[in-house]
Amino acid sequence: MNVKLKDIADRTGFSINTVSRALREDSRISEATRVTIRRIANEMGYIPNVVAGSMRSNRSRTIGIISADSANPFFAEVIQGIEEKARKANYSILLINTEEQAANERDAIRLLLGRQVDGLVIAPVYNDEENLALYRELTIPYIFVGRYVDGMQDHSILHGDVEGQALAVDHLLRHGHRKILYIAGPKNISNTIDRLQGLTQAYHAHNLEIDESYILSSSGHMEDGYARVNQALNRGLSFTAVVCFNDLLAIGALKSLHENSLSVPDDVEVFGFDNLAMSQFMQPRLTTVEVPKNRLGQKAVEELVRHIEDPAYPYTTVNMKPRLILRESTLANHMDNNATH
Amino acid sequence: MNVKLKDIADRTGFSINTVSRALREDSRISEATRVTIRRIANEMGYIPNVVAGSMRSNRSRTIGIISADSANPFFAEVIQGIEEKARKANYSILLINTEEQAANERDAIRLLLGRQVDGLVIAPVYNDEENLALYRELTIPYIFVGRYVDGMQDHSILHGDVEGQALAVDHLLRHGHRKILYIAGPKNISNTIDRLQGLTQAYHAHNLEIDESYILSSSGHMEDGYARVNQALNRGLSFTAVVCFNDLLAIGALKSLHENSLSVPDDVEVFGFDNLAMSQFMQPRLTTVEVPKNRLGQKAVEELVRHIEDPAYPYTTVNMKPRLILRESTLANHMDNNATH
DNA sequence: TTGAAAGCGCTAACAG
DNA sequence: CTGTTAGCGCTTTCAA
Repeated sequence: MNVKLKDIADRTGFSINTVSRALREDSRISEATRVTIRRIANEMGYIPNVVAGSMRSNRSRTIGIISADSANPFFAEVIQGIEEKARKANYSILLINTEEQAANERDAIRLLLGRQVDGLVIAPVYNDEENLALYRELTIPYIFVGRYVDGMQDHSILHGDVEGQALAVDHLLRHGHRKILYIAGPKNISNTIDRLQGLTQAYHAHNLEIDESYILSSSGHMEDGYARVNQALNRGLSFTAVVCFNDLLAIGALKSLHENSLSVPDDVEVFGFDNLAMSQFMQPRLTTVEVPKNRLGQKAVEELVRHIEDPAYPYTTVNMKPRLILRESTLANHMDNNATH
Repeated sequence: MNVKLKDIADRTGFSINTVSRALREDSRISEATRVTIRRIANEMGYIPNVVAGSMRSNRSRTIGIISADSANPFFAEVIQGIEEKARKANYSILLINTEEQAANERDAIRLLLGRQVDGLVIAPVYNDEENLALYRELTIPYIFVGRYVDGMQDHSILHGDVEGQALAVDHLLRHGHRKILYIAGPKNISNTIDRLQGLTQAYHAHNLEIDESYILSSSGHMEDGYARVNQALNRGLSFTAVVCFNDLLAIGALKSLHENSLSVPDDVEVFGFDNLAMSQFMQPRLTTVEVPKNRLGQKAVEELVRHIEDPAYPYTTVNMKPRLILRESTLANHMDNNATH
């Protein structure tokens, strides 16, 4: 068996209690005692049983992370930020993927509650009634990261989906594009809804109506981007630009365009969203909208920890600013000058 | 406060113990009792306190995952497999990144031990003396995933690094290449060592000696692949193929070659390793060595759980078979016929 | 500054 | 089939 407080107590002659306090840097323990106890504990290779401690103290120093798909490069980077920040704040993270299924999200929440997490960071589905009810009843803090749930925006860390998508589309409209193919994201997530709204907003700002046949749905993976563009071309749809819900789709789109001998950006311009690490290594380098993924994760933990430590701390929507990253998949001969690599 | 066994006991009139057993599907509880108790528990929204339970039973049903970098697409896929399998086996996972630092690995192990994990899945550094000692003293099961630690190969799930790299290099040597640039991976991980050995093995099989100036070191990221190839070209090194430790490097290499107006595969052939999801979307599609990343993670959990459930279950090295995935970044005009998309 | 006692919520061991 | 008692390892409360 592992070393316990009792073993150290026996060895040093102090009570279990004193040992516990000395090891926790509790005040009102003499310097000498503290030093002895710590030395002996070290010698004996003591590793505190966090589980036992948290049982008594009612704080597990554990955060539950409910992600849609941790292998998706977007979430992978968000989770990296979460892990890093949590580790530094002395929290551990329990990770669960939901594959965007509302039912899995519920299961995950219950599982994590059973494991006594101190708080939750969640990439939620948008509008599931049952989940909404579950959230409202939650007695521990929770933060939605990069998304929101209809009716509880104030629990979210967001990055300007509407504005970001509007900026991108506006950019293309200003450069004369009128046949823009838009590949949307998965249903039930706020990002898809908001980015579609950004699209609409940009069109309206130019007094243009959207042709619905230019809006395609997808589940947001590379394969979809590839397939949707192929299908559009096969259908004989003519377009001069493809705007994608995310970079993964855009990468698939690039592939399809290349295979169909369409040159990017000369024949067709391509816009992504998210600015994944791989995007600037595409051929051509992908123009996109920056989303501070790692920072998003860090911020989520930061906020969550504040709520954990101060239950009175009020919830507010945290908004981050989107920013265009103009690269080679769009044309550069224009007035804009926020080009970046 | 949340609903506890006691609350259900009070409400149903049974003892806490009976409630506990009914809820755990323990035999020797009458069907009627079980049904009543479950119904009431449900009604009351009972969520078992797993922490309290594991404290008593000495099993936390938690697995610690020590990864180098969960945002790296390779690990992201491995972790996905781990998470999926663990969830299905009724285990939760605690995730920690080490950034390939031996000291962080130690900290992670101790942290997870303190959290009473039932076992560990680790992507370890290769040969740190202190860590090796720590592993030897571990009293819980542990599995190294995709790597091994010098002296304890039998704890590993591997995927044939030596053979895989030998296959790749052999493929090129057989097609007449004699000036092959090799971009190696990070030091201290078994994969780098093994793949270098595979390289050597292939050369020797062809009675050729390796020119050390054609072997470059790197930390295995896209940026390195890009930079190393740039540097090689600037140094005036002449080569007809680039073999990379992994796909990320190869993706960076492709970028550099393109920018230097070298055509792939006509001027230079490029070989990756890992077969990341994104690799087949590269321009040109990347030839690589298949590594079953998700499966690797699943298998690691499978093995670990067997060890947890049966401490006598012996450790053996699990080997998976590597396989070439020939795509467009290498030439196809040859006798091989295991081409795949 | 230290110690003794109680108890977190659950499961195990023993009893009936 | 069900109940009683003890105790997991720690922190908290109360007392000295």
